[in-house]
Amino acid sequence: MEWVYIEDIARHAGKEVEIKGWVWRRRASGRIAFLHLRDGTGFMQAVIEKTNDNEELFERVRKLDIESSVVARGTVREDPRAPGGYELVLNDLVVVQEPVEPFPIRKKDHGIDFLMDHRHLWIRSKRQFHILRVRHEVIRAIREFYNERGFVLVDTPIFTGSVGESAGNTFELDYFDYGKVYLAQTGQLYLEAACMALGKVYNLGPTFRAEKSKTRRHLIEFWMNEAEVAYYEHEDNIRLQEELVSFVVSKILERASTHLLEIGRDLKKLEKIEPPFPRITYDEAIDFLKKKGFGIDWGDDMGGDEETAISLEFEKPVIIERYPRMAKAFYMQPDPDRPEVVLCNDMIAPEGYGEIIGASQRIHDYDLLVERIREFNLPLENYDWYLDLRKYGTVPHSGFGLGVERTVSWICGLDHVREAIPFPRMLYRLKP
RNA sequence: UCCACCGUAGCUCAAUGGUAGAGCGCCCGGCUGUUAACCGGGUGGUUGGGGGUUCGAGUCCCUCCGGUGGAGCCA
Repeated sequence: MEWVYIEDIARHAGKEVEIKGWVWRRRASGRIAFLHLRDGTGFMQAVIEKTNDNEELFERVRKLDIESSVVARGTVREDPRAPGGYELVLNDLVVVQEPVEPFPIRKKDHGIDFLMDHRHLWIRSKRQFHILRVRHEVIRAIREFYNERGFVLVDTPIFTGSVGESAGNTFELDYFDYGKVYLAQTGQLYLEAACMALGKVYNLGPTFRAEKSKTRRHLIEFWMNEAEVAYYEHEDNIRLQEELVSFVVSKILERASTHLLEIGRDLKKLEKIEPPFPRITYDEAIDFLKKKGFGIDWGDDMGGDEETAISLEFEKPVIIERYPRMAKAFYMQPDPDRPEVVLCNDMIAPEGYGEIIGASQRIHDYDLLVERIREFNLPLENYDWYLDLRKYGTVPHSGFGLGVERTVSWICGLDHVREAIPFPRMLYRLKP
C-alpha cells in the first residue's frame, strides 16, 4: 500500500493509501468515530463507521488517546463534511506507540509559561505548525531573492575575536588559552570584507545579544539576514531593502497564504506591500513625534513607542532615514550635505511590529573611519583588519540587517517573537 | 538592573480576614457525520517556599523563589 503525505491527499482520491502520523483529535459516538490525524505536512480526518466486520478496530479507534503514533490505512474519499474536503475511510490501523501518560497540551486554554515549558510538545499544535511553516517559507524566499540576483552567500563566523559595533551586550567565552572570544552580534564587518571580494554578498544565521530585554520584540538568540554590496550608496541600499521585503511578502502570499489564513492573518494588509515604501527623515520623525506629545528632542534615539506611533501612520513599512551620527554606530557614512547626520535608515514594519531592518552606507575613507573610532572611544587595535579594507582599493559600499523573527512575527501577525522561532532563547529561559 | 502585575486541582481561573469552588481535562457510561462535538455520572488541593500579624490568613505585612508585561538597548 502506498504511503502518502496529507499535503498530497487530494491527488489520491478514491485510492487506498497509508498515512503515517499521529492522532491529533478523536471524537466518537456509538456507531461512528473520527480520528483527526496529523503527519507533519498537514491535518486530515479519518472516519470509521461500526459494522459487523470491524467491531474490534472500531473499539480500538474510539479509545485511542491523542498523540498516539499510528499508521492508518484506508480509502481517500472526497466529502464536503470533512475539514479540508477529504477524509480517510479507515479499514486498518496500526498503533506504533500509545503515550505512556496523557499528552499535557490538550484542547483547552494554556498560559504562556506552561506552553513555553512544553515548547518541545507545543510545536505539534496546529497554530505552531502553521507559523513554523511560514518561517520556513520566509527563509526560503530570502535565499531565493539573493540567489536570483547574483548575490553570493558568505557565511560569517559565530566566534569573533574583536567585538562588532558595541562593546557591551556581547556574550563572552573562553577560547582555549587564547583568551576571550565573543559570540557574533552581527556579521557585517565580515560582509564588508567579502563584498570587496565578491561584489554582492549576503548571510543568514544566528546572532547573539546579551541584552536583558524582556519584550515582545526581543530574543537573546535571533536569526539575521545581512546583505552588503560594493559600490552601493544610500539610495541603492534602500531600493534593495524595499525589493527584498516586497519579494518575501509576495512569495509568502503565493505559497503560504493558507497557513496565514489558518492563524487568522488578514491578507489584505500584506497585499499592499510593494515598492516604493513611504520615507521620512529623522528630522521629520522628531517633528511628528513632538506634535503627538512625545517628550523627545533632536539627537535622541527612538524607542519602541515612538516607532509604533510612526508605523501606525502608514500601511506599508516605513523608512526612517538620516539619523544624527552620535545616535548611531561609528562606521556610518556622513551625509555630504549635512555632516551631523549619517546615510542610514531603519525600516519599521506596519501595525506596530517595530524595526525589522537597520541599514547604512559605510564609511570607506580610511582617515575618517579612524577619526570616528577614536571619537566613539573604541580600541583602534580591534579594528586593524577592518581598517585594512580602506587601504586597498576602497569603494563606497552599503548594507543592512533584517531580523528574521520580527519579519515572521509581522507577516503572521503574532503578538510575540517567541512563536516565530522553533526554540526561542530568552532571558532565563533555555529549556527546552 | 529598574518599574508594574501575577503565583489556588493536570490546565485556565473564582473565593468581603470566617466550611477552598467552577469550567475544561482525565476515568466510566450513552449517543449513526463529528468540527473546541454533545448528554449523564465519577476523579481531583502541602493555595510557590519561609517567617510574621490575628481568635482565625488563599486573602494583610516581610522575605526568598518562579513567571508575565514593559523600560533602557537593539533586528
